[in-house]
Amino acid sequence: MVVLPYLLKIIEKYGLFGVIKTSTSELGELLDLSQQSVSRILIEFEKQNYIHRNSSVNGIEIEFREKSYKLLKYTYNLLHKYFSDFRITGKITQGIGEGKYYVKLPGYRQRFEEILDIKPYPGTLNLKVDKSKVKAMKLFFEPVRIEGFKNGDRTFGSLDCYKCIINDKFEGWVLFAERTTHSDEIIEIISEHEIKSPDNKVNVTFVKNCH
Amino acid sequence: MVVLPYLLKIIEKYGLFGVIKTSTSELGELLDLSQQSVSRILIEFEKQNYIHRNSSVNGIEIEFREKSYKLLKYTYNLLHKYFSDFRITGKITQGIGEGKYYVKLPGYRQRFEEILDIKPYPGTLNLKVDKSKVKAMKLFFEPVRIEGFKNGDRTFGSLDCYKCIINDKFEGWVLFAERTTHSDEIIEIISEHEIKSPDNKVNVTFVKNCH
DNA sequence: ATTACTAACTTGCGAGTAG
DNA sequence: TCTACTCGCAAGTTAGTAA
Repeated sequence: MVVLPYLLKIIEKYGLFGVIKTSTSELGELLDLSQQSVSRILIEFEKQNYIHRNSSVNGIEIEFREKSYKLLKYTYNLLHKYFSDFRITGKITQGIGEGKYYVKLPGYRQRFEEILDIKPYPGTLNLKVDKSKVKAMKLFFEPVRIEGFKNGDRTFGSLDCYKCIINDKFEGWVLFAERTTHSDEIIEIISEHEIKSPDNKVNVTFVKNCH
Repeated sequence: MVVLPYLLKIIEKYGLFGVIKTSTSELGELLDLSQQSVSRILIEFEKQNYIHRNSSVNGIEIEFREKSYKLLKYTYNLLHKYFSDFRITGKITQGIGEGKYYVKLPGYRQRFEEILDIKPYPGTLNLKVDKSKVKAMKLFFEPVRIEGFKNGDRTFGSLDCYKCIINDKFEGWVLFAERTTHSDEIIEIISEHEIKSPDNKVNVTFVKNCH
């Protein structure tokens, strides 16, 4: 029997703690089920010790029990592993050096200092990383956006910047140019420090999960 | 159609990123489904853009897509609200003063200093709180246990200690005696500082989620 | 209003099996 | 071996309705 998706929807609306006073028809709308089905599944949830249940002609009262908490905690821990300390490991690569060029441009430098609060080392760190991890990281974290700008008749593209910790030591930002010539496999990092690694392996941890 | 529980089970075994090479019968064992049903639900998951799927006579390859990441992130954020910054708000109550007595006993004081690394203010803070929240908190956090001891012919019971932050300011520990005379509604807190609050309301935040 | 029963209906499951 | 089809059956869902 399916439990977790129903618990989550109920928690989203009513919270996790204390007694929930509602009705089976109200829950039916929430869970996309008929009044009758809600009645049935709540009886089943009670039988299996997921909830306390108190029904009367005036409505229904439910309260989550230990078994629900455990299921949710288990789920949370499972996801926590992937969603909290998001770490990508990669190998230093030369890239095409385009970042080095950008990071020296006064227009970008100024914005890095103002928006990211960083005086970057004049060069970028290019890492070859797992494509799918980068894709997922972008979904999990909210970038700080540096809008594109004009300088005379040259235009400079926007950058999406993701704050990170490099090798558990230095703060930095992973930059994604709007129009990049990189494949998704290579990420570009700026930091106030020059990053060196004897085996060319570097790990990047994304710290804050903004939703 | 049910998606989340299946995704979670797959992630638990195979991880969240990259291509998963497996077979429908192997997944069947994991998901408690027949080989035929796995084949069916994977086709359905692909139709609904949860996964990429690549099947051949040698087995099946799947990879999670953005829709799966979003569902999981959504679920994580929902749970994160309750499971990370676990906060209980309560009202100061006099209690029966039993904590004040214990905290002055040399045997306990010594253990508080050694095990909890705290020189507690000679008195406890008693808070009347939501019973169900306390119950949930105990499930989510791992206590530091102070084992019971003997002193002459008197025996002193064990304590379960949960580290916390009081009013976003002071570190402290919530203590649960093995044999307490408190109802579950009153929690007992020790701290190096005397906690005062003009309206008698105090919040307690539990910081680390140890699984 | 409610809850929750029974009965009809619909969806989902898996055994058999083809490719 | 493998995937994935068909089809019979089981489980889950809802309409009708009693209390």
